[in-house]
Amino acid sequence: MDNYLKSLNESQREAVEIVSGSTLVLAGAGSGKTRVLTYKLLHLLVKKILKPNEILAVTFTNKAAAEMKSRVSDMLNFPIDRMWLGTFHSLSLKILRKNFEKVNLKKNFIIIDSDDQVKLIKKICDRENIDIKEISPKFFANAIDNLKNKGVFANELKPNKYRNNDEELRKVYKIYQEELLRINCVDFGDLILLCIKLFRENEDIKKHYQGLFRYILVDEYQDINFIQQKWLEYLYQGHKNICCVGDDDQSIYSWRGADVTNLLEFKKNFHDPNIIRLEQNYRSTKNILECASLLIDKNKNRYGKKLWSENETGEKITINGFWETKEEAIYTTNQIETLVQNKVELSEIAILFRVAAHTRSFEDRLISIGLSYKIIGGLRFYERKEIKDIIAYLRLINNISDDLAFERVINIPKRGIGKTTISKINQMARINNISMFDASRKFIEEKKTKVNSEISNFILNVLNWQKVKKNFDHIDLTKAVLEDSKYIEYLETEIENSKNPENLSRIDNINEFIESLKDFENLEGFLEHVGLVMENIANTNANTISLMTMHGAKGLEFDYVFLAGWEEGVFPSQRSIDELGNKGLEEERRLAYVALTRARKKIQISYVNQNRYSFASHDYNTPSRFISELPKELIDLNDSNFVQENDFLNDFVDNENISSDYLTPGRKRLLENKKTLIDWEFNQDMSYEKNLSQNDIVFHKKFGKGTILQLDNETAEVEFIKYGKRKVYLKFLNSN
DNA sequence: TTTAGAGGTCTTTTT
DNA sequence: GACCTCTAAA
Repeated sequence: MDNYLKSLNESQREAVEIVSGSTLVLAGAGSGKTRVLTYKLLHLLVKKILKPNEILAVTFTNKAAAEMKSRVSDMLNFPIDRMWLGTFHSLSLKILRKNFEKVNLKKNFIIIDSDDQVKLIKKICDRENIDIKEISPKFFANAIDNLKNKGVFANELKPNKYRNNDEELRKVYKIYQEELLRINCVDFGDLILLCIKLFRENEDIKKHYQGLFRYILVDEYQDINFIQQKWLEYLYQGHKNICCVGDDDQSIYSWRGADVTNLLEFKKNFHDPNIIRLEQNYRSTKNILECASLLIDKNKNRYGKKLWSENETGEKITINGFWETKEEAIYTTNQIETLVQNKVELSEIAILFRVAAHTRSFEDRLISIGLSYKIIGGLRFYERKEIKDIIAYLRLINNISDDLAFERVINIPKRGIGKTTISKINQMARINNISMFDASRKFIEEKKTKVNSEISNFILNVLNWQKVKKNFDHIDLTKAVLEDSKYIEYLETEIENSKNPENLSRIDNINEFIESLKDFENLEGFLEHVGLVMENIANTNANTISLMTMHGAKGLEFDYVFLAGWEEGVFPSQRSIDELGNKGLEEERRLAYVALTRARKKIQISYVNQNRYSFASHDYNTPSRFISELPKELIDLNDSNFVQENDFLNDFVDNENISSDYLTPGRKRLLENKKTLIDWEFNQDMSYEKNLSQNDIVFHKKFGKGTILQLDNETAEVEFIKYGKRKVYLKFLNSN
């Protein structure tokens, strides 16, 4: 057990063994940061320096917290449930749950997500006659979030004539907070802000927590914002022991209020710190490290450090330029297949994107060749419409004054209760200062109509479910809700009426949802989890390729990393540069640094410069400037013309014989259905000379899905695939 | 009064 | 492509 210290290098060990005072560990990418953190926790516990509940350990994501917890308890061989380990938000929630009445909340308050935030703000705008076309609800939501990150309470917001829409903002912020209290909800920002309020106004509570936490450990310190820093400072004042770990070069969340100056000015905030640098990289090849270091060196605003490695030199970074989005996906996934043939584990392969939406073409492709993948981030499970619907039912049952939940489900499935009725109920609630649920009970007393009897039914159902909740567990309750509300039947007809294949998984999602309920003791526990955990619940450790944003990849590592979409405007993001100028560009560059340093063995970068398909339009971009910032001698660059001339799209189709035993079932299917490309020299009048079958590919002038093509005696719906110099490919979707 | 369908607008990154 | 709002039909 004591061997753990021996497996550390000198500076790592130093970081682990300092157990009092304040410490800042500047940990370069791949320098064993996680190791230091877990060993430090282990050290504190094994040496019996502290009891688990005397340690406060803050991580950036729930996932990181869970991982750290399981690592430490595995090494210790017993669970460490009593340690305060979690994100700022989850730890704050834990504190608020104990002291809810001090901040005017009721016991079962709930956290709303950004969706509900916007909905609530929209309602406020409607009522206050603020034109949402002029000032979007999102603007207010963002502004309020930013204010909360800066620690500004609604009643403290001073007029500022230089701020956009200042008057409206002050009004909306104030009403928004009142509304949240009324429906017994908090938003993400409130979690931390209300803790600050709690500490500020209650000396005894502050003293209690200050006394409790003898040691504070903070991960990803470079991404901490103002209010989180204040939160830490409050708790630090007790025993004045803190250890923060971070890397200024990996600060990529400034848009969320993260402020590197916290890290740069560590000395100001925490007394007499030790500063330890971890500069030996254990992760990447020398080449990768060199590329990443040279790139980040272009940034002016940084501590600066020299990462070094004893690893092998490794391969060059390969960079491929493409004509078109689909090519990028096809080429990349072909590369992955080759890796798989060479027995690389799928879990060692990742494709990273700047924009979550760009995963789509890769997904399509991975599905068709049958390689399993997972999307980390993206559309989160709990954000799916059907899941949110059910959760809204459960929320309403749990907290009858949750108007947002009420409004969401009152007419889903459709009960003929429309906008007008709802706004009447809303008005009634406001006049009488009651919840919309209670208002609707009052509302139906007035007269008997068809709509009213539907409302009455709904009310009876909810009341009945509340009884069910008392006598049965949350799983039975959910099943009862699904059945009584006829939600499943509603879903089925919805699915039937829609052509979107994604809908097919909706019923599965519901089943998965019910399955996931089993992880929780009761409804309250579940709802708390939903509010806090924004990550995908499925996708555990299965051996699959990982697709995610570069932000999402922070803290992870893979042998093989593919970086897609390195185009000006996409990456670095145009918007980021427009909004924040050079500061924005530097943050994008840090993001590139994070992305590059995820890889252990090999990096392949790709860009699409002629035809990036996004938002249903085709964009023309130049390759990312970051590509030109990489050292020429360490990269292999094939620009889009090269790839174009070598037309691997044809190559791929013709080139089936090479496939080995590693042919996946999906790829087999693909080969069976393969389309024949026709080398089509089209005429001026766009006529064609061949009899076409569904497997043929033909030409038509108008591109895009849904194009109807008249062929001899038949019509066909076709999809644009590729427009080359001489050839145009279309795929048959259906014909009759 | 509700609903379906048309037409317009918006898209970075996440606790 | 998804979501929202508006409009016309039921």
